[in-house]
Amino acid sequence: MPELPEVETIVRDLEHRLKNKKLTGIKSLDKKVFRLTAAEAKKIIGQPVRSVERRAKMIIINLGRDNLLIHLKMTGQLVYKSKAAIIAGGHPIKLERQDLPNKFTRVIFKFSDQSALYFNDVRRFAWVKLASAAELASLKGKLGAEPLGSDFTLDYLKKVLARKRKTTIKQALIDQKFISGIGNIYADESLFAARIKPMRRAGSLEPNEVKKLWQAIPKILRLAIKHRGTSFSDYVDARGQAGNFIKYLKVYGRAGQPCQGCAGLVKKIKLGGRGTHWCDECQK
DNA sequence: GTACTTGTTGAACG
DNA sequence: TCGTTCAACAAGTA
Repeated sequence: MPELPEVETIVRDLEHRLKNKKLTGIKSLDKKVFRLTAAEAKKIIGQPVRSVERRAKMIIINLGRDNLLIHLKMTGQLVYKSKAAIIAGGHPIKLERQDLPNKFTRVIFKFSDQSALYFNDVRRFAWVKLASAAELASLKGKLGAEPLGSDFTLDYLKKVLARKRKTTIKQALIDQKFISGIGNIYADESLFAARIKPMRRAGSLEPNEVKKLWQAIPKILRLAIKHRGTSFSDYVDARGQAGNFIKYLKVYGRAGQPCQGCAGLVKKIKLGGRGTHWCDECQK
């Protein structure tokens, strides 16, 4: 499930490889996923990639006047293939499905150097849209602070928690309108790192706990980015890199297993319809 | 066959 | 109006 660190990893890889390459063709295989009209698709052919950026969990391919917006949702996956390398990010790929395109390929972008970007999605939740600079700005404005950005201050987090004081701290963290990019995995991991139980009310946190949480979030995200995210693929790039943060997860997906910080077991409940993991001993 | 998984949207509720 | 909860979407995996 791509969250901020996974999307950041993909963006960094793609920025490096797509920059200044001209988009020479688009093949849409699924109208639900590829949400551009024929005219829009035609309009962007021939435009060079200026940059690849991230906002929240969204990938933005800047083509100058227009921007391709890509959201991977839960099972989206981008695979870039050139003569020199094949790299992928997002949902993990089963080895037997490494043929491209495959039955889950929804869109294919082709570039001037014969390389191609395959957009795959098993469940078809993901999408590709086109946005002008103005539309993109408006979209960005609706999202909360970037947890790795300079606007994510201790004061900002305090204000968020004050506004959402009756909600559980876990649900407050994954609300994209307040903090953007944190999903289920990193919410659980950040709360473990800050030693706070996920079902606590946001308003019940002591000042020192808010501070610990504020420090834990970027720390966990940066560590995850360093290890190229949690749900990375079986593919490797030309340098043989295929890191995964899964080895470093303390609570997510470890229900019933021993806690790594004490003798207790990791517990799991549903909070807001989402699986929530924590250690009852380590977290207060 | 059934339960389970999740990011985002939008409807419903109080 | 506002905050909050919940169903829906989708389909592979256990």
